[in-house]
Amino acid sequence: MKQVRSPGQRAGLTQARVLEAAHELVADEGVAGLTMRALAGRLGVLPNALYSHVATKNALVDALLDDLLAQVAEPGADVEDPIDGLRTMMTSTFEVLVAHADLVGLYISRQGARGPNAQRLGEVMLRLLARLDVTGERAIDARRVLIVYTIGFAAFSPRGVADGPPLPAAKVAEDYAAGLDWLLTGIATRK
Amino acid sequence: MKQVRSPGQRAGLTQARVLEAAHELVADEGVAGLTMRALAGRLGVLPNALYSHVATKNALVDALLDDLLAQVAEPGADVEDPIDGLRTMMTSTFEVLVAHADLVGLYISRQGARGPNAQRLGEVMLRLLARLDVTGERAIDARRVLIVYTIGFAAFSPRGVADGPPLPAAKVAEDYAAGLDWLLTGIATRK
DNA sequence: ACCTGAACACCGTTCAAGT
DNA sequence: ACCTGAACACCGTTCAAGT
Repeated sequence: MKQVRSPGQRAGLTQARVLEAAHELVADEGVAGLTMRALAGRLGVLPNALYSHVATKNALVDALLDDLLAQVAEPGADVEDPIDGLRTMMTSTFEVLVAHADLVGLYISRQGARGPNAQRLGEVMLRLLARLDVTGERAIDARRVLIVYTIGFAAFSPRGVADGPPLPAAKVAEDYAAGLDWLLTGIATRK
Repeated sequence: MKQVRSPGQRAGLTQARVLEAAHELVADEGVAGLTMRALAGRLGVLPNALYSHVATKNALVDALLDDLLAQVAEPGADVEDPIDGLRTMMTSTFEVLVAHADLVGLYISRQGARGPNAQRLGEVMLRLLARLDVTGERAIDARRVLIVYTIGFAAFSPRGVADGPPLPAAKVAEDYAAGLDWLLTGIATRK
């Protein structure tokens, strides 16, 4: 890959530009198209130049996933019903993730790390759970159930888990909502 | 990779032997160690020889996953409480999958296909759901929720989704059981 | 500090040829 | 039909060197 810049001129890469190009690459070519070499090509740079800005490809995937979570709608602190707050938040998370389901699958397969956005959302969840009198270890457990359920559904959404033709997106969202209600009811009533 | 067989002597590979060696390889080296080349080496054969017995590596992973599901304990047809039957079955599925969590992650990341064992278990689930008067499309939906929940939890189990040190396995199983109860209660009461 | 040049140590898969 | 030999078209990552 020859570069078109005149010699000595810097590419001027930055971590933000690398992440931005990576998002575009995944959008254009799918997660299978996300290779360090393709990403470098898109940035007009040799593959190894990326390692001045990201530690590894895995770290890059973690960062991409956490970036997505910045789009999740948080309920306002003044929401009346904490169950509604949790439902809103988890549904928003599901919608954001389901739009990038292949990336989520890659993330799961690596037992992805948790970034700053994930951490922030996790704290909002704990506050809402506390208002349901679910605290301490029980709150941690309930949160884990909600997160695993949401991420799992998003990862599976493109083809579903049953036989037959691909599922319509609306159907998947409906099923997700039904299961979410069951979980929230169970959590709230400490069954 | 030189072969030790005398020339002209066949390796005598079969699909079953390839799958068996693949299971051993994953057990010994983890899912990252599952490469066509390593698998061939273990069988005393060149990498491309495998393609006489498996179509692609993805097909091999699908077959490995479905093999695992052969170990799932089905409730007897005479089980009194269908909820107990579902709980037993899903918990057994969870336990089998959690013992091979990395393989499950790989499966999810590829939107894995469904094999014969998965299909058989799915039919047992529908029969149990029917005894709860959950039939038709509602049954398909409930089943999908249960399966996604179970597989998702198994895939995430090694490190968990919250911060801090790795979770003890007993803790994960406990959380899984709690969420499963919420889901089953919700399904049975058609909330 | 940031990037190039070159290489290392791998991958999955295909194809022609032998038996 | 099953396997070898050889290759194709890739990967992620490292290291030394230039600026």
